Amino acid sequence: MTGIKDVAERAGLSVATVSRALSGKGHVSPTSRERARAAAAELGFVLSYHASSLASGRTHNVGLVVPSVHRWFFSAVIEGASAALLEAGYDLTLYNIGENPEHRHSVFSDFLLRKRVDAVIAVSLELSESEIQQLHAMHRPIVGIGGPLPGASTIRIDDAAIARKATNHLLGLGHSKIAHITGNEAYDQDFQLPGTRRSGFEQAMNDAGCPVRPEWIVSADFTIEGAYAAARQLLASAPERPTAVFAASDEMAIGTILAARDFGLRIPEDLSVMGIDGHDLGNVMGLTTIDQDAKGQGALAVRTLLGAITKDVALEPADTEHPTKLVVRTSTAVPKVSAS
Amino acid sequence: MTGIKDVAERAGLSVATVSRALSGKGHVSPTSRERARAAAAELGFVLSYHASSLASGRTHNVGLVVPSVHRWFFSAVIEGASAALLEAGYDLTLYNIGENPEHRHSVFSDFLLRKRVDAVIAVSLELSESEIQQLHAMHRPIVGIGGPLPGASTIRIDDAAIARKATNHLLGLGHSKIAHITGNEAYDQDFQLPGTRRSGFEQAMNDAGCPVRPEWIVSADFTIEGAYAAARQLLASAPERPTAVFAASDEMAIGTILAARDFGLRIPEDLSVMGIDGHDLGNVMGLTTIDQDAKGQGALAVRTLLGAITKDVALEPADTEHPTKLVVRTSTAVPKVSAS
DNA sequence: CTTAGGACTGGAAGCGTTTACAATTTGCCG
DNA sequence: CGGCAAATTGTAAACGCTTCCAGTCCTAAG
Repeated sequence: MTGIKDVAERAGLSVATVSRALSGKGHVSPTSRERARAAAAELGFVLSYHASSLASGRTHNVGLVVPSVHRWFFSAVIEGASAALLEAGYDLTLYNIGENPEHRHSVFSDFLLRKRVDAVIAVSLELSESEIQQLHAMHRPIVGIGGPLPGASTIRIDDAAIARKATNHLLGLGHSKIAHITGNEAYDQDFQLPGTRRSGFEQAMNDAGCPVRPEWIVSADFTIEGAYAAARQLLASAPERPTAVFAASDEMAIGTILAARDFGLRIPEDLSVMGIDGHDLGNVMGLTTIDQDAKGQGALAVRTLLGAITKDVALEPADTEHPTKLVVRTSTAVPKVSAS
Repeated sequence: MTGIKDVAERAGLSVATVSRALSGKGHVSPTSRERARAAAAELGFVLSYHASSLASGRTHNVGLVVPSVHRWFFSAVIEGASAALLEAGYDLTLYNIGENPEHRHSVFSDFLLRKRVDAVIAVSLELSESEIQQLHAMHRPIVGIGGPLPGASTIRIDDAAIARKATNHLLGLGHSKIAHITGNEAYDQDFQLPGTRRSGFEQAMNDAGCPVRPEWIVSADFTIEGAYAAARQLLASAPERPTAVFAASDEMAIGTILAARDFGLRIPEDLSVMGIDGHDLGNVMGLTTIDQDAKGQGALAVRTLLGAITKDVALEPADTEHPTKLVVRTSTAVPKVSAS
């Protein structure tokens, strides 16, 4: 294995100079820099970040903790973060919590403590006190995406406002009989997110003087499958059917559309459906939604973190609100029968 | 930061003994082992794998290279691998190639060379000669999932046989007018996979004496959206409509179902559809498919790799065929009109 | 009662970088 | 032309572990 020593020898420089040349830190004459680079290239040499990290403390590696890798939002964040990190020459260590509590525990009590990462991005995790402590015990910058994370910077969307906006879109079309598909307590590793969106919905309904019917609020696990089942129940059992459904996520909206089709309901003639996210399938399904640019959130988290790392300043806990955009497609329309 | 030294001091042992105790290698008396463990626990000490790796060469980290993080198959592999690695105390570094050629290049020419990983899993990548060389230049065990990878071990399914099996399922139901949605050359970072599945399809058709109509073979990019568009075209333009569609992946099958619905076609009465994968949405969509246990493939790759790593033996290039299973749901049925 | 052979342990030499620190050179000012 | 600061370079000491080597002790065979 060629090391920096070989490069130094070949370039006729000291190891120290080569190190400086390659890392771009400190003063190096252009000549030396070029010679070092050339020698490295000829030898196919690449710095070992393991060794670098021992000596410098910088690992060139960011940890990304996600509850799952299947749900659209998480994949999108991973994609955004991954690209931004690649760009910056940083590695991405993925900690997929999953549903196994032991795995979850070991991530926080072992994996993250190994001084292996320069920073951590935690996505949509409802963390316990001790988990938060363990995070902070790393003494590394942390960014939370998708909800509050005590003591850390966060990137988030204004869930309440968005839910209101979505609900108002439906109300504006003339709907008053609106159902809501919210998150599922049991399954939820998420923040208060489902609750917040739900209150936004209720508030908008109240503001419009529309009654919120408890039987029209059903919960699911944020997956297409889960919402499909929930929506079937909603559409089957209700003595009266809503004319519109606002789902707390696009995946749940899609599940709802699938369920509606099973009942022979046409979208949007018989039922308007909308979600929140900006899911890739939105186009195909003609789904009206509020796009939250998850990829962008991942990239922004990386930029924030990298900024703090390279400047070597502690990251000031700050809340950044990410912009969202109402995207109207064909799944929402004026209700056919406007009777109440 | 507490180091192994502090633990040694606290346990009244030498650094060497603590190291042996914590890593489980070499001879340590039960008493010492216990004392070391206790001291480490009290101090909340966790070994730094960076340092370990410098000294021992083992990084406790596996690289996973994927073309994308959105397609179902890749997420599933990531999930399987991630869980297996977590279990074993290994970190997972994710290299998401994406569609940016520069990113792709830097993954192979920089990232993987940093002596950062003990092993690599490459998923469904059609690698160039030089990329393969760079992989091997790492001198680390490699497992390829989803297709051949010269010089490395692979885990794969028998694509040709599966395609035949799928086609035969449709033929067996009485279909003869079968269309096929295959992969898209341009978009394809995959192995010959689409081609292989397509030949399997054609072979089964030929064996059954059914003509393969070129206009009934359309290609898409393996996504729901892509297949949706392709299927719309297929179903709209053909002078005569097929009675069944065999898609090369579940996502493409789902796209086909969505397109069919747009045309008012009932599944399976008017059109039978099947795919390959075992996608989570299979249930909701009632999709007949051939389940290929992607998660299991990810986990198996990890086990294979970890076996080689811990035994410190070179990984013998071997092809492991992963089992698959025909899952019949409601998207396939006897054709309504059995005329030819 | 010897003695060979394990089991256990600690000392110390790295592993491949970074980074003070110190030394040398260079550039620019008055 | 003297002098000071900045630029450039090299030497060597870490960084936090693992592991080779030797030494000590204990056990069981001869």
